[in-house]
Amino acid sequence: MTDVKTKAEKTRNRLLVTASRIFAEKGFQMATIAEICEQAETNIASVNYHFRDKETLYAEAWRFAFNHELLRYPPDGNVGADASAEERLAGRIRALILRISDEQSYSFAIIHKEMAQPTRLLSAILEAEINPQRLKMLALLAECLGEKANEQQIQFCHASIVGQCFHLLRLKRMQSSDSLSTLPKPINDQQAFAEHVVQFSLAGIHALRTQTETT
Amino acid sequence: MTDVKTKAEKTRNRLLVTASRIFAEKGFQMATIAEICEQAETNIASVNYHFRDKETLYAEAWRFAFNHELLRYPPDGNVGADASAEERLAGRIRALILRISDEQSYSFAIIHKEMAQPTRLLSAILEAEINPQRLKMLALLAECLGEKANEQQIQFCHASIVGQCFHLLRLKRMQSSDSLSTLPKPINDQQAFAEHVVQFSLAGIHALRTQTETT
Amino acid sequence: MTDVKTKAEKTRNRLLVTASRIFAEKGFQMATIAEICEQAETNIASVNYHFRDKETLYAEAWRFAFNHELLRYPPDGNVGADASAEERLAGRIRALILRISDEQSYSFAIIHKEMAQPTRLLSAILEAEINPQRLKMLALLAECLGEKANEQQIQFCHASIVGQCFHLLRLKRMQSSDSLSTLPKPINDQQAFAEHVVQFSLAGIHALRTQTETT
Amino acid sequence: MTDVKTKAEKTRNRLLVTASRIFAEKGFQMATIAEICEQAETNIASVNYHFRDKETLYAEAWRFAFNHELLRYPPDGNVGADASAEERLAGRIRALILRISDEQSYSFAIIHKEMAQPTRLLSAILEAEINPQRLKMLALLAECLGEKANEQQIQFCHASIVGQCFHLLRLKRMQSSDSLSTLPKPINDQQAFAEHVVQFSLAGIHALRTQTETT
DNA sequence: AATGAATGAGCCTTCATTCAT
DNA sequence: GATGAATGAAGGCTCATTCAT
Repeated sequence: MTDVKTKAEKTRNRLLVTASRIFAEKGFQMATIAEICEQAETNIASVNYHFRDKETLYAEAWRFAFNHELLRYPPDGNVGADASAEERLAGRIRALILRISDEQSYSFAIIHKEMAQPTRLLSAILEAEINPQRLKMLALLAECLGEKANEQQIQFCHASIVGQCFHLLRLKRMQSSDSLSTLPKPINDQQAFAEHVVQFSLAGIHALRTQTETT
Repeated sequence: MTDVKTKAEKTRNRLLVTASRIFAEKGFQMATIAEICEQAETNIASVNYHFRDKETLYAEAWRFAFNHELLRYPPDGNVGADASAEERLAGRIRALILRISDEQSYSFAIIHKEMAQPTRLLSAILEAEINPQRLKMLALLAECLGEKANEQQIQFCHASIVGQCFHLLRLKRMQSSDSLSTLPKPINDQQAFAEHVVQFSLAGIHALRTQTETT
Repeated sequence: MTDVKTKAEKTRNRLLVTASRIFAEKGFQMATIAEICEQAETNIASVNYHFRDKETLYAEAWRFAFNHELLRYPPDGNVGADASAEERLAGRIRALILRISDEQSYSFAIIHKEMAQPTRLLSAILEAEINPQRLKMLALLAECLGEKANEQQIQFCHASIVGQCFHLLRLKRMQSSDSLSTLPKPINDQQAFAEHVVQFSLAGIHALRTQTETT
Repeated sequence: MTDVKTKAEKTRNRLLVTASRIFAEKGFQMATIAEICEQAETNIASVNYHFRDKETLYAEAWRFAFNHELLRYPPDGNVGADASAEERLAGRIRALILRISDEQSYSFAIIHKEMAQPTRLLSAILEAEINPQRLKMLALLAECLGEKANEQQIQFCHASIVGQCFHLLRLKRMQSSDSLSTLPKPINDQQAFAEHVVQFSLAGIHALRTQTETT
């Protein structure tokens, strides 16, 4: 019953799957409707028929990919609310890194491109979907940093953590292009990197908390 | 007297200045030579005459911007070789962040775009110019982490530091677009952020060193 | 009923017909796709849609013209295999001249231009289509020249015959341009010229055969 | 004294030499002023300075090459006026073929291209320079064919002879391009081909004369 | 409903020619 | 006189979108 789909719905779905992959690989500008339709095995007019235009397909494809990935990688890293703030923070960091490092996690590859070159097509969607997670992490950081921490410190720590996680996308991309001998070695062990970021960040947070409280 | 430039050099220079700015704003694909020439107050065919094609202009404009910025922000942050490893590392971090946060530092904006969407036009140049700095920072990190640190730890720490610095570009860009109320507050105090990254990172490094040496 | 063609095929056909004519008149370089599309009563992008690019259109247009002409002028001149070698050779010469002198025989006009200025676009096609006819004429010449004829004599005779035939293209073109009074008079009677070439060439072949056999 | 040339005259001469070669190789359209000036080791404005425009350079370069070649290959083939008509005709054929087959005989390569694709730039010049030679050959043919020959026969024989000679240009060009195995073998022995054309043509002429006189 | 065909705007590039020393 | 720089027109190609079944 759940799989009863009309031919049109199947086509629409193939377009979403293909589009999210190609947009992640090439970005909004470089991806062409022709290529997407070809790989989705439908005709070139399908995009306009099912999604009105390229921009709408872009937005829908991102949301499609994002929601699918959300099921595989719960943002809290399956750490219960009863765990300590640091453990819950670590859970979120691990979940974020694993999701980003997933080869088929197209939504973050698209976010990465958007942040380098916003198209104003995803800004609203991005905020609506991403901001809640950001607020949760800020709350955790506030807890970890202690009551004396000010707003700027929290923001800065958030930037430090997210910055480390997103850097993985850059490395992933650089090692996929013709990696010359002197390029940074690929990070193959995603788990190890996740633990590193957790340890590195918690140490930073501790240092800030100590400094703040003793001042 | 020092500014004695031929007419051709002036035109060529105007093109380089304008191109680096527009490429930084829009990326290689979206930037049109028509727009660049218009803002450089010359005609479209100038690009072909002075640089042969758009790609060559792109490469030259990046190098032009990069070298200019190198003068304003020495990579070592003006910290002498006699300073401690941590001080020299801190100097490099500060220099990197200040350079990145400079509104007119176009080379890093272009790098940011390249990393999100490589065009294969800068790969060789990027490596040639960026890799030396990377190697120096790796050496400093090896020193800070102690003899017992392994290669992976050094690479991970480097990723953590560079990731934090580059995140500034994302924030800079996001706040320049129509910032909705709930978006992360802009980081106005670049100096403060630089100090944060220094402190945060040194704490992470210390924690890793302690852990490594006591294991 | 036999002419049931889709709308697309009609457009494609109009492009082929128009292109072969214009390429014959102006050559590959001078012909513009704008002009071709205008005369074919379609828009410029049609060439890209139906043929990908100008070069492919060129190749396809030549083949289109060549095959059409092949139906009108069978290479053997409708001389049966039971006729004597000289009669079959004469048949081929007549067929070649009539085909060349046909005002709407665009394929040979294009060949003529290609031979004066090869574009490397038709080299493969030309050889594939033209060479078989050449081999057949060489075989006939070998027969006419007798067993004692050597390879060089056969090649030379072939050059003599083909050279005469192709000269018609030059004359045709020269008389179509503003023919000044002193220019060679146009050859209006194609039939007569065909008979002349037959007679002239057979006499040459006989002379060579006699000389060879009496030496 | 004769070699006293100003710098300007030398440049002008280099342009003529280079232009005739490049025009012969690439034709009027494909040859670019930039390439000619580069190989002539002068600046790109030279052509307009010395020759007003590309077309004038074309005409002058052809005349320059033609006159130079005229000295090396006298049209009568150094056969005196006291020789028989057939000997004088043979002399002209031999001279024509040797001149055409000279690798550095650019004027005929240009004529070849012009005949395939007239540019209306050389028509006047061509006629003025070529027509006299044509008239002389027609006179010789009239003599060889006898008094009973009509105008058409003379014209046809002229076409047969010239057609054979010019075919050499086609063969020369085809063997210079990537000659595939099945292409006609290059004619290396120019002398032998000249003798062939002489013999072949005289046989044709004799046959026509005999036929005419016995009819 | 769904698709192959058609379309027009925009871009990069080339190149002969002209300008201004 | 002679040259490097500049210019404008034109061509081929790409691509999202729309048309017409």
